[in-house]
Amino acid sequence: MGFPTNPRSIPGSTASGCSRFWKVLDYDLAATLSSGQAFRWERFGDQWEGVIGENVVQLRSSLGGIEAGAFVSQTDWSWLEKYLQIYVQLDAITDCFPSDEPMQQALNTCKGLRLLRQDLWECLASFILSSTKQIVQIRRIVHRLCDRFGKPLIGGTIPWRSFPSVERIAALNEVDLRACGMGFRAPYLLGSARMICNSELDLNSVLTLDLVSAREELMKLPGVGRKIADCVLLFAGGHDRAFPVDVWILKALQQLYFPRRKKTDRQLRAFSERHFGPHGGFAQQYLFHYMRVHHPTLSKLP
DNA sequence: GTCCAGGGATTCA
DNA sequence: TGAATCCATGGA
Repeated sequence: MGFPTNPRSIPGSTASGCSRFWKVLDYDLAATLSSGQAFRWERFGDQWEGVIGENVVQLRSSLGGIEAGAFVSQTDWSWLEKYLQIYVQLDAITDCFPSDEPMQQALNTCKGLRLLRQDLWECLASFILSSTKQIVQIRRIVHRLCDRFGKPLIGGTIPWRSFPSVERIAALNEVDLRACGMGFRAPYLLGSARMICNSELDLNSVLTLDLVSAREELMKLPGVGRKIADCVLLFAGGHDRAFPVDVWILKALQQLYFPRRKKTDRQLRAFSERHFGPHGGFAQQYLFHYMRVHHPTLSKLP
């Protein structure tokens, strides 16, 4: 298999620890890693490099599957299998999508798009930083945050650092955080980190709650409203029904489903809850990615 | 220089 | 309940 020694790998950057191959037929790595659900993946040629926990990971799509390389020897790859959700039967999920024209169009043009299962704190913190920011800007802020306050990691094409722990962030001050360029989001991130560290909210127990209770709990954190809570529950909590409604999705729903009749945001939210079914979050990600990639200008219309 | 970005909190009617 | 406004920052 030879991912670590493959000549197509970037010279001097190949994972020297170990590698692994999974046979997966319908997994679009590029779409999944670049679709705005995670913010730290970098593309180098035909491979992707990023950090999961404290492991620097290289990923590549190869014939009929995914190759992974790590710089630290691994005996158990379950952490990566979980992150990538490799064993999820994608067709069983997309078969549940509504059969309407816009949904099928999004499905057909984004085949293999998956949902990741991210670390809860990293996902929460990243999306607190996401409000009224373009994805490229969110990536930059997260990068600076890790660069300044994360722990240095072994391996990689660039000097990777871990995502700073909730304790590390809670121990900082607003000036430290604003220096990362996050502006008015700094007190939100700091306040949320401190609430969690002070046990005013048990982040891990949120994962044991049903969707409505978990959402309600997360929204107690400063800077976390319905949209960010739903992103966290979808991308880190495994709540497939969570349907984050942002400006892109509002425009997508209005233009794709109700092109002739103006709907209020409230009406569109209600529609999203009843129309997309038990895996609505998956459907949402398909619509989001479809709009971003295939209709980047359409989304800017009033 | 202007507009806008994977929003949330606050205010006011 | 809902509309308006403010919040920093930087890319397009």
